[in-house]
Amino acid sequence: MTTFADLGIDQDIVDALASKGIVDAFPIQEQTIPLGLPGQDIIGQAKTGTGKTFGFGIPVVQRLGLNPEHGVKALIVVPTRELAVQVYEDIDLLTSNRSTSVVAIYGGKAYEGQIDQLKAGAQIVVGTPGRLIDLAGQRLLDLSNATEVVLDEADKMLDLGFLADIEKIFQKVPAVRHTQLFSATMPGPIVALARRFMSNPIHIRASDPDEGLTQANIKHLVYRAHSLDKDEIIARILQAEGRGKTVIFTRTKRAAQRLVDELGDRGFNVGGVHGDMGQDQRERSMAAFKAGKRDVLVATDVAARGIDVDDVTHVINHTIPDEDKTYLHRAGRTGRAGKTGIAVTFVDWEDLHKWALINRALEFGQPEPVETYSSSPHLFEDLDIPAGTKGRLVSAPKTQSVKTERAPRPERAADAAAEGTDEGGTRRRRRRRGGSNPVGSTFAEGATDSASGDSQSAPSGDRSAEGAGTHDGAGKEHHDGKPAPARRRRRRRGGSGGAGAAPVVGA
DNA sequence: AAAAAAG
Repeated sequence: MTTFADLGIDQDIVDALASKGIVDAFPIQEQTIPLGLPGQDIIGQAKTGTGKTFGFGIPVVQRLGLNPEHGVKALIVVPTRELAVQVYEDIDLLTSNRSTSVVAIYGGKAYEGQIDQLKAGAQIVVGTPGRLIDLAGQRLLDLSNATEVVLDEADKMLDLGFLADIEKIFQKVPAVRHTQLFSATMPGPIVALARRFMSNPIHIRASDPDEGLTQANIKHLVYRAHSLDKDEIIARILQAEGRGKTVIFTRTKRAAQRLVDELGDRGFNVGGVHGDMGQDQRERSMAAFKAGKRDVLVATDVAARGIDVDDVTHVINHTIPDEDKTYLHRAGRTGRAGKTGIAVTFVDWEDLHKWALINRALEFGQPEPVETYSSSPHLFEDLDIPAGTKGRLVSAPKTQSVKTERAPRPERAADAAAEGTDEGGTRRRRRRRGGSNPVGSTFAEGATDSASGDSQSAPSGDRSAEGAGTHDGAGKEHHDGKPAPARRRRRRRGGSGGAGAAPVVGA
């Protein structure tokens, strides 16, 4: 396997990566880095969780040189604030052995710190469009020397919601520059549009086009569900054997908050991320999830793209997304860096056409979602939900049993104490009954850590551990603090049942 | 139509 050292990368960067155990290069990195280093414009496309960030980040850092002059030389634009934080951390790692400094510029935060870092001469800016334009308009951010430009999640950045901002930003950077666009999804029309901002770009696809876009190591399970049942079913899934971290996606901010409260009431170690939360809360919640202090994250599509968390074993689509691209990005929060994952999707009756669309676009070839549990014990087989509770609509797991199973209690108690709030269910319960949801105030995250603490989970890391395509399935311990399941039953029984009953697609 | 992104 190709290592980073083989790719013409400066030794200090190779060392920085090695310090996190990152040695082997993924295919997208192998293909784009040698082109990016000499300044070739690139449209880089590779599946979720296969290392795109370093694919563009390493050339950016290296091309600035060991001791770049003060002032912004590189701009990386991303669609969400949390992704800005994450990419900032990745780039910061790459620069750890050189004088280059990086700053994250995004909304919801005080201006002061960001402006200070710009004034101190930061050379690489990672940011979201709104705040970037804001600061540029105030002459606090000078992009006129930013000869390195990257759009991460490029198809999203060129979407209608962002395109006007992106055009503004491109007007502020030099006409002669090195431009890189990366995403797992790059529809033809977007590629055509993208060329307007690039010169003679080469389109790199890191995988066989015939292979489709979905990750082979993600198993897709699709069920028709009645909305009233979903809380129960999700509660059951959260008790599946071998479950590590789990991300649950909802369609709306309100639905996300409701589910955070509901699952919290049921005793799960859950946090949320959505746009109605305060930015500090969002970041604490993400950090707690990344660090393993929480093992369930309920999110809107703000977390659908790019977010890289180790050991996410399950993604649950509480509501099926409208677009195939969104489905693919959501599911891609699991099965990263060669690991396996499960994506469970609930399809409401009126949303069956959406599943048909996604099914077709992603070439799943799945006939029809199976009805959940009234008729389908398959749900429980496929998800390894412990025997004895199978097929029965059980009430919520009691707080006690879940707590002993999951995160060590002392830690939680300590967190709550440190925060000086009553983290317990009382506030949530009251609020839920009351119907109104003053969101943002319901979480009590670990008080100690901030977003950029040591919660950094070796971005795209782990790759050294396993060869491409190997499945770590039953052999691996996914949990922090959770006792290894004594009984590990067959993962998969007799394939997938009978005609049409198989909710399985993919690997 | 929702979510995201400036405040």
